[in-house]
Amino acid sequence: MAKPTGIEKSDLLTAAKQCLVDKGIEKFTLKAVAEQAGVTQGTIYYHFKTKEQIILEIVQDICENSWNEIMAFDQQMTQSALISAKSRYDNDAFYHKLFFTLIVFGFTNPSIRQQIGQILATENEHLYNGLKKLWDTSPIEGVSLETWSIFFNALIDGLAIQVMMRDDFDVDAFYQQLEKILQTLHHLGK
Amino acid sequence: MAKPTGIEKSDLLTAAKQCLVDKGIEKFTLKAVAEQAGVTQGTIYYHFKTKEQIILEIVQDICENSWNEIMAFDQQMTQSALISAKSRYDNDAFYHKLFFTLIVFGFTNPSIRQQIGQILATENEHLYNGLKKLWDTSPIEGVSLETWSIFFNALIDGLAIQVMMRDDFDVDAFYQQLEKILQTLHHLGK
Amino acid sequence: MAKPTGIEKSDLLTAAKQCLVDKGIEKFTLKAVAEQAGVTQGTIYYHFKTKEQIILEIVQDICENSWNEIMAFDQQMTQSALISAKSRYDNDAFYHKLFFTLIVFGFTNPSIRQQIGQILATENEHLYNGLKKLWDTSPIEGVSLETWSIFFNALIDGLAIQVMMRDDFDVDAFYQQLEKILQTLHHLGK
Amino acid sequence: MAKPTGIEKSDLLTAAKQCLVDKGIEKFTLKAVAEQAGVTQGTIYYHFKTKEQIILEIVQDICENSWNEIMAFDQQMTQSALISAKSRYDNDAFYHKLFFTLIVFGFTNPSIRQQIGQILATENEHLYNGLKKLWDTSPIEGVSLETWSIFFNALIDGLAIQVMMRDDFDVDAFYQQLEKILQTLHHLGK
DNA sequence: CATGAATGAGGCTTCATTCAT
DNA sequence: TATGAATGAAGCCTCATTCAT
Repeated sequence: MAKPTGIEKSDLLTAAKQCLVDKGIEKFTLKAVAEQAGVTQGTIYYHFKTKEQIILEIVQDICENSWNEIMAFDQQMTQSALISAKSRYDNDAFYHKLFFTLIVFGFTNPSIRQQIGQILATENEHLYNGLKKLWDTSPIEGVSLETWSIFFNALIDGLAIQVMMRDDFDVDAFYQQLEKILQTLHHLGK
Repeated sequence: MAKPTGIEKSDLLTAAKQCLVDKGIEKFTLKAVAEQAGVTQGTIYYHFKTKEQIILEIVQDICENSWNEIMAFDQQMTQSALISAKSRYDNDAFYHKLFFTLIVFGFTNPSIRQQIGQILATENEHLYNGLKKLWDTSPIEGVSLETWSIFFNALIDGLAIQVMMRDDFDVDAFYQQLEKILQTLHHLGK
Repeated sequence: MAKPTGIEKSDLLTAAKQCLVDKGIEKFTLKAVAEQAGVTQGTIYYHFKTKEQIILEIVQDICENSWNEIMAFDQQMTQSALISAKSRYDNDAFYHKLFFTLIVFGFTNPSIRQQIGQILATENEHLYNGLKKLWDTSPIEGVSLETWSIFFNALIDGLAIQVMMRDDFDVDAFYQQLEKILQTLHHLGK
Repeated sequence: MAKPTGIEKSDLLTAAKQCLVDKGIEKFTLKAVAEQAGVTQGTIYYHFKTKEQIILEIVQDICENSWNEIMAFDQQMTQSALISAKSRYDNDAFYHKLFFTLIVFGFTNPSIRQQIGQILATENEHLYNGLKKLWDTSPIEGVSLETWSIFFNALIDGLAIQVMMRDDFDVDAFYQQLEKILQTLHHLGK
C-alpha cells in the first residue's frame, strides 16, 4: 500500500473532465473521478483540497491549455474556417459539453463565472486576430472588428447548442450557406 | 396536518424553476423546492413521481407555456427586435439560465435532450415567421430564410452566454452595431 | 366522490392476504392493498384503524374461516389423505406462504403469536379427530393419539417448507413412500 | 472521525442476524444494525452494497458456518438426538427464528429462496449420514433412507414451529413419546 | 505518496396516517 | 361512506471529507 503511482494532477484533471462530460453535473462524484483515474478517493484529496477546487482547476486548465489546441486553426485561417473549425460536432462535442457544463456551474459560482468570462474574452481576441488577417477593414461601416469577433464567437456557441441538441440538424447544409454569407460580407468590405 | 393547501402542480413547477436557477443543478434539492413552494417534501411526491419527472415537466412547461410569453414580440417585430427582445439581460437572464441549465441536463438525459431539441426547432420556426414578415426575399442568394432563422437563433443564444458570463460586456454598444448589420442585410435584399 | 362501493371488510382482507403473499412482509403496504382492492388508501382507514389491525384480522380470519375450507377433507379421511391434502403444493402454496409469513410476524408480535398458537392447537385437534376415525388405538403403545396428531401436523408444515423452497423436491415420490410408512403404522396397531 | 474500528464483515453480519431476530423483518433497518454493531450507517455501506446484500450474506453465512456448530451432534448421534438436538427450544430458538424469517424472505426473493433450498438439501444429507450410522437398513421396506431423512428434517422444522408458537407445548412429554416411536422403528428394521 | 476504512450530513423516496370535503 | 390531498417521520443510500497507517 501507498505506492507512488506516477499519476499527476493533470491525469486527474483529465479524468475529471471525462467524468463531468460523461456523467453530468449531478453525478460528477469524486468516486467516479477516482475510478476513471484508477486511483482511490484518498489520492484525489492528496492533490486537491476540495471538489470545488477540481472544478476550478478544470476551468483554469481549459483557459491555459485546451485553448491552444482548439485554436490551432488560427494559422491556416480561411473564410469559413472561422466558424467551422470549432463547431464541427465530431471534433469537439466533448469540449463544448464541458464548456457549457462549466458555464452552468458559473451561474451559481462567481469565481467560475469570472474565469469563463475570461475565456470568452480570450476567444473573442483570437477571433479578432483571425479576422484582422482576413479582412482589411470591417465589411460594414460602423461595425468594429471587435464586434464582429463577438458576433462570430456567439454564433459558434449558439450553433454548438443546435448541433448538440437536435438530431435532425443538417450541419453540412448549414455550413455551405454560412460560407455564402461570409463571402458576401467579404465582398462588401472591398 | 394533512389539510388541503390549494397548491397546484403549476405552482410547484414555478417553485422548481426558481430553485433550479437560484441554486444550480447540484443544489437543486427537493427540500429546496418544497421550501420554496411552502409545502413538505411529501407533497411534492404526491404530484411528481420522481425528481427527474419534475425536470422533465419543467422542460415541457417551457415548451408549451413560457414560449408564448417570450415570443410575444412576434407581433411588433422590427429590425433588431429580432434579436434584442429575447436577449436583453434584464428581461430574461432567468429564462436563459434556466434554458442553459436544462441543456446541460440534456447532455446526459436523452429524453430531456430531445425536448430541448424540439424547443429549439420551435424557436427557429418563430424566427422564420418573423423574418418572412421583415424580408421579402433572403438578402443573400443561396441562403434560405430557414438558415437565417437558425443563424439568428444561434446568435441569440451565444450572445446570452457572453452577456451572462462577462461583467464588462457592453450590451448597448453591441446592439447598436448589430442594428447596422441588420440594416445592411436588409438593403442587400432590395 | 365518496360513493358507496359495496366493498366490505372481507374484500379488503382478501386483498390484503393476496398482497402479503405476493409482495412479502417488507413491501406489504397499504397503498398496495388499496390498489389490489381497487379503493383508495383513505377507504382502508375507514375500515381498519391501523395497519397492524389488518394483519391481526387476517390471522383471525384464517382462524375462523379459511380453516373450514382447508379441513373439508375431514370427511373423506383416508390413510395418507391425512397429510397429503393439506400439503399438495398446487392446492395451498398460497395458504402456506400466508401462514409462514404470519408465523414470522408472530415472532415479534405476541398477540399474533398467540393466535397462531391457537390455530396450531385447532389443527392438532382436527387431526386428532381424523386419527380417531382411522385408528382404534395408537399403533405404538405409550404414544398417545394427541402426540400423533402433533407429529403429523409438524410433518405437514415441515414438508410444506421443503416443497416451497426446493425446486428439485419430488413430491409424488415422497408421498408414495409416506403412504408405506402410514400403512406400516396402521398394521402395527392391529 | 474516520478512524479504523477494527470491525469486520462477520461482526456486521452477526449484528444483522441479531437485529433480524430481535426486531423482525419490518423493523430490520440499517440504522438498527448499525447501532447493534456500534458503527454508523455509512460504515455498513462500506462493507455491503445494499440491504438485500446483507440478507443474502446472512443466508450464505448460515449455509457455510452456522451449520457446522449446529450439526456438531453428528458425532455422538443417538436415537432421539436425531431430532431433539436441533429442536430444543432453549438451544436454538434463535437459529430457528432466523431460519424461518429467511424462508419468508425467500418467498419473494428467488435468490434467497434458492439458497435456503440448498441449506435444506444439506440438512437432509447430514441427517442421512446420521441415519446410516444408526440403522443398517431402512426399518420399512420400500422407504429409502433419503426419504427418512427428509421425513425427520420436516418433522424437526414443523416441531420448531409448534414449540415457538405455543406456550402450552410440553416439549419433554412429546420427546419422551417421540423416543418410543423411534425405538419402534429401530426394532422394525431387525 | 497513497490507501482504505470510516463518518455524518444530507438526498431521494416511501409510507402510515390524518383530515376536509 | 369514501376520497384525495397532504404530512412528517423514517428508510435506504450517496457523498465529500477525514485520518491512521
